[in-house]
Amino acid sequence: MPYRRTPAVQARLDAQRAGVVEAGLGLLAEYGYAGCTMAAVAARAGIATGSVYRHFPSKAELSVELFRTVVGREVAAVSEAAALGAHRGSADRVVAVIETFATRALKAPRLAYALLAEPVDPAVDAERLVFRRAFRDVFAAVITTGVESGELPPQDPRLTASALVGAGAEALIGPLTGPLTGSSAGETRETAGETAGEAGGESVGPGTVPALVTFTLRALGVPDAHHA
Amino acid sequence: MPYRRTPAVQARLDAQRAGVVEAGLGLLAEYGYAGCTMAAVAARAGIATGSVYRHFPSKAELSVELFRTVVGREVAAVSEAAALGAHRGSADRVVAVIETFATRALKAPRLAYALLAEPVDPAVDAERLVFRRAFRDVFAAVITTGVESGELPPQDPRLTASALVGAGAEALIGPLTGPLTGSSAGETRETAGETAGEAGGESVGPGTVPALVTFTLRALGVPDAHHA
DNA sequence: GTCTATACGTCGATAGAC
DNA sequence: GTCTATCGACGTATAGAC
Repeated sequence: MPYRRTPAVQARLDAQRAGVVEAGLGLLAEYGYAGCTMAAVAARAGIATGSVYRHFPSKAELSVELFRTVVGREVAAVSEAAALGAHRGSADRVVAVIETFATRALKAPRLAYALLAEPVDPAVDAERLVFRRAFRDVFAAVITTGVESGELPPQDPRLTASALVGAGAEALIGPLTGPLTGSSAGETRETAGETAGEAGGESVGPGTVPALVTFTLRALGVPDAHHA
Repeated sequence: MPYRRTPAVQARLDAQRAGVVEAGLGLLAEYGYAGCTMAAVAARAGIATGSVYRHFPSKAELSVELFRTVVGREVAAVSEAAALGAHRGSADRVVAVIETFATRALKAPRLAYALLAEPVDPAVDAERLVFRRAFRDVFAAVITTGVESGELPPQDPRLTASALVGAGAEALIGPLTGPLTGSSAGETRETAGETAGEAGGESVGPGTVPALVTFTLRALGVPDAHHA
């Protein structure tokens, strides 16, 4: 019997892995992928640099895991927003999705930029494509019902959905790139502290969300009179 | 005086560099960035692999150069489309831009996918951000005049422009990812030959362009009656 | 062009679990 | 006693400063 991993050890390992992910998520939210160095993640998790590689074979894999974790939440939030307004009209539900997406992004600008546009490893790029399809499907489902019910004018729901995903993402990148909380170049990570909490999230990009909603409604083919 | 590069040598070097770029562009159009290995580029250019590094310090730099070259042409084409219809309405000019962009992309699907979405080096990602701003500015200029003249309803031209860039790009990725001419995994580059020329470009994504135009017009706030 | 700084990934050694 | 998890420094590559 060469060796058996005892449950206690396994639990400790799982906890350590969770700690690594947690540390990575924190750094990602504050400094983006630029701040997610293996050394920094390890330090924040309270372990040695080399120990991170016990859980992730490369930085790219860790980056992808962080991406999936956060964006998975966003897809869930957006799906929920689409489902909540099921009794309302399709246009309202699409608006709810866009508003949810944009509001959450603007509330955590550095994180949103990291997920949407920050230049990173190609592996993360590939994951972006996957999750954009997920967002598209959420839109497409709502738009399809809207077209079938006659509330929305005839259109290809998949194409409109794709276009709205791209529109929302691209429209946000502008406002997001302005006030990046952390990083972008060498940043004093020590002195930065935790001052950039969840405080004034409303100050970023004022008017962006309403403008995006107007764009969305028009793109769907809802007459301007219906939304004032 | 250790060494002086004679004009003849310089000319030969310039030609060789141009040959490298030309080879890279060809591979990019046929197999995307996946096919743009340094070895393949060198082989097509008729030089040794190591000689490529005489002109480009890294694969990333070569990738960026190729990107700038091709997308620069696209920006020019789109700008020209925007300028040509100066006597017409702003909506028509925006449509001309979108049609130009989409038609050209669908005519060279593998190339367009490589430029728009293929996971590549972060340096190319950074360049994508730069050029998306360029496309945005083309849209924004036309939209601004349309809003000022009253042809288009009130809106933030920059935001609408960004959204249209994202919408166009994302809407094309779907149709583009279907019929990828080359690569995606190991591809027989030798036997492929030059069969994938400029032949039947119309077969890809039928109906995509009109649908995108409709989306664009609606998003701009042009009533459906005006475009039938 | 050189030189410094930073960051990824690895390795031998140590400590501890089985 | 054997095997494994952890540490932290090192090798190497690269980017930026001067």
